[in-house]
Amino acid sequence: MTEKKTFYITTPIYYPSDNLHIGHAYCSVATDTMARFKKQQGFDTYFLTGTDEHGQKIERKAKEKGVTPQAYVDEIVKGIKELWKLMDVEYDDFIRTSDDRHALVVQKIFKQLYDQGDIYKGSYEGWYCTPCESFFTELQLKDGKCPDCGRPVEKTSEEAYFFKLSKYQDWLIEYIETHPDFIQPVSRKNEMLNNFLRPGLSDLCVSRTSIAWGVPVDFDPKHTVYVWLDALTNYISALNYGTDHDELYQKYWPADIHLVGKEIIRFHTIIWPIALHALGLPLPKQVFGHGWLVLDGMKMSKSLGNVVDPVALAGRYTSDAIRYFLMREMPFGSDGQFSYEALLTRINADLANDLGNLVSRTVAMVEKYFDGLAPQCGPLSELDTVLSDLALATPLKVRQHMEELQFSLALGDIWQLVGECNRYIDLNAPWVLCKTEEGKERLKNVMYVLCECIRFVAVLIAPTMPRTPQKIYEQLGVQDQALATWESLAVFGKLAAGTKVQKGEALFPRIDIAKELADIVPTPKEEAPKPAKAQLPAAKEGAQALEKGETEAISIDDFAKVQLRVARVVEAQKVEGSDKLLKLTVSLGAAEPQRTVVSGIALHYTPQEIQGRQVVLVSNLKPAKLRGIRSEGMILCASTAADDVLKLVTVQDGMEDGAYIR
RNA sequence: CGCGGGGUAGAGCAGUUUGGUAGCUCGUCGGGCUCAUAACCCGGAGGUCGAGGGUUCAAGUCCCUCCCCCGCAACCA
Repeated sequence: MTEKKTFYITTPIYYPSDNLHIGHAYCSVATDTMARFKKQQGFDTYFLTGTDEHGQKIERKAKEKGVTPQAYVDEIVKGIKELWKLMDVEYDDFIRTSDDRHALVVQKIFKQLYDQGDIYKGSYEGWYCTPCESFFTELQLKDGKCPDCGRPVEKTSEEAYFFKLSKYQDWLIEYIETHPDFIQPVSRKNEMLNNFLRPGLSDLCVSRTSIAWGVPVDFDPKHTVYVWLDALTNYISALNYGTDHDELYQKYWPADIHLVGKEIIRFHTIIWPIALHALGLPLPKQVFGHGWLVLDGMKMSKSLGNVVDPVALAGRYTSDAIRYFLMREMPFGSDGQFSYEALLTRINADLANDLGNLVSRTVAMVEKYFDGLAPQCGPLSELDTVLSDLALATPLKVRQHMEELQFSLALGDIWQLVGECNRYIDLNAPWVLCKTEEGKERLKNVMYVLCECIRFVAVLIAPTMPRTPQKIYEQLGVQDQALATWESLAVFGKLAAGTKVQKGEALFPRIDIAKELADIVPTPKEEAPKPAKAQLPAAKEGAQALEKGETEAISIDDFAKVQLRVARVVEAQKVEGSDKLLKLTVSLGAAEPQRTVVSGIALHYTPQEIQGRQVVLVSNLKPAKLRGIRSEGMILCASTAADDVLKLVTVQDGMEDGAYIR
């Protein structure tokens, strides 16, 4: 007998800075469903999940709570494991980046890349916030200030190791182009190629000296391995890669699928393949980026206070129902709306009305007409054959869709069968058949065909809904586990006649949606934490929402720091490649050199309109580069919150150029 | 001219590759049935397929132009 084919699938390792929300559950449920499906197909599967525990944010959170980072994450991880248990997410291994087994592998890889020259020592330029003891990149800054505390930052540099991504970019482009299945869905492939790879990769900073909570670089211990090289390695460190007991690695690598959220597909399709390639290791066969569950059109996030807690949901509606909803409601790969109404409607319509009621009415009829014993089936009539053929065709359709990770379509296939069963009951009208002897003969087939179809359904839903099939088998009287296998769906009619069928609890009780909604919904938003403001995406309209009253009063000294002067625009032109920017040359009087100021007013003023006018200039603003142009100051404008109207601030009746404004 | 996704019945979506009577789920209205979890089955109403132009015997589907939404990027000094 040949060895079973292997199937290795992973979730991302989640960041345990807080408890997880339904979006994380979505990803894990999808992975679990896929793993269960493959297991059902006879694969030797390995399902890895875990947590990415290092980094500054956790270090700081722990400090706030007065515990060690390890103690802090231990607590969160405990909750995560409970969540997976609750959601019936059955992983084979749970890797934590704080595990020793992980650190060893990271260090080994780091060393190897360093030795072969793919990692080199350089310096990392960034902005340092002393109170927070944190480095930030230019991009992370909020209005040039620390994104966490809002205080000023200083430009500093620290020694750091870099990974030569650039060296491998051409190879990667070629690889991606010749392996169309590598990045899924395909739309993401173009995004990666156009946005990141073709413009050119810059080398990646892979160590920090300012973070202690992480894996130390063993040959240079003041450095800590930074984020991605640490995190991504989990996929092989969990398999004991590079150790003397790497059987799992030998057996399961390369992974068949890395299932990740669309926000991190970039790291999985650029950094990770390059790292593996540099190490001479095979690449994962596929990286699949799923979409997000969005709530009211916004990404679910803790800072927005709109998270949905999966623990509460599963507790209230059962994990099978939640899993079904997650897998059914949105096409995998695109974003989907989450709403309680949609959830409850799905549960009622598909689970209670269609499936639950089908089982209930079928079982009730077998009890009523045949004393609860599954009848013997005679030769199939045309109506019977239509349904049994559909039942036999369904597994094939389901498999096709599952292999494309189209969970929603696969469930649609199964529910088509459910729907046809309900229709079949109506067409045959058992309550009429039962009245005549001839009809009773016919009725045997009808009830048998229904029971067998329900068995098909039970087997097919098992990967998505692990608990429900057993309940169905109990009602159908199916005891033989051989009837619960995928292979048992190859032939219609395996269900034995004469088994004891008995009614049980309703599979999915109907929910009073109106009442339920009134009960549940008006909870959210109570504690949108203050610092959240800093992370609000400053949506266009959001600008208005920025609490007016919250502007802090400043002292006269603060104000005095701002130097305002009258300036004349001597020249203005559009900045190429930007729709908002004008490049202005302004004069502060003949005694001083002219200055260049880049201003975001192009949507409101043409160069002609503004040329020659006097404006108010913040003259002691630290110069900055915009679109590569050095801007030495800022001109003042009045604008509406939405920025749809914008007017220059100017000086009444004119004034000498360069005059100070106080 | 930044990259990408999207705009199809009240809501959520499929259909666009390979042009040929516009489809699914929920909701809604009417009917049927009574085995069942007030469920199930049948039927109806409801769409200028974002706008305009073009190609074609025929366009949701192909071509051109434009508008709007959502991500990412950039940027708002």
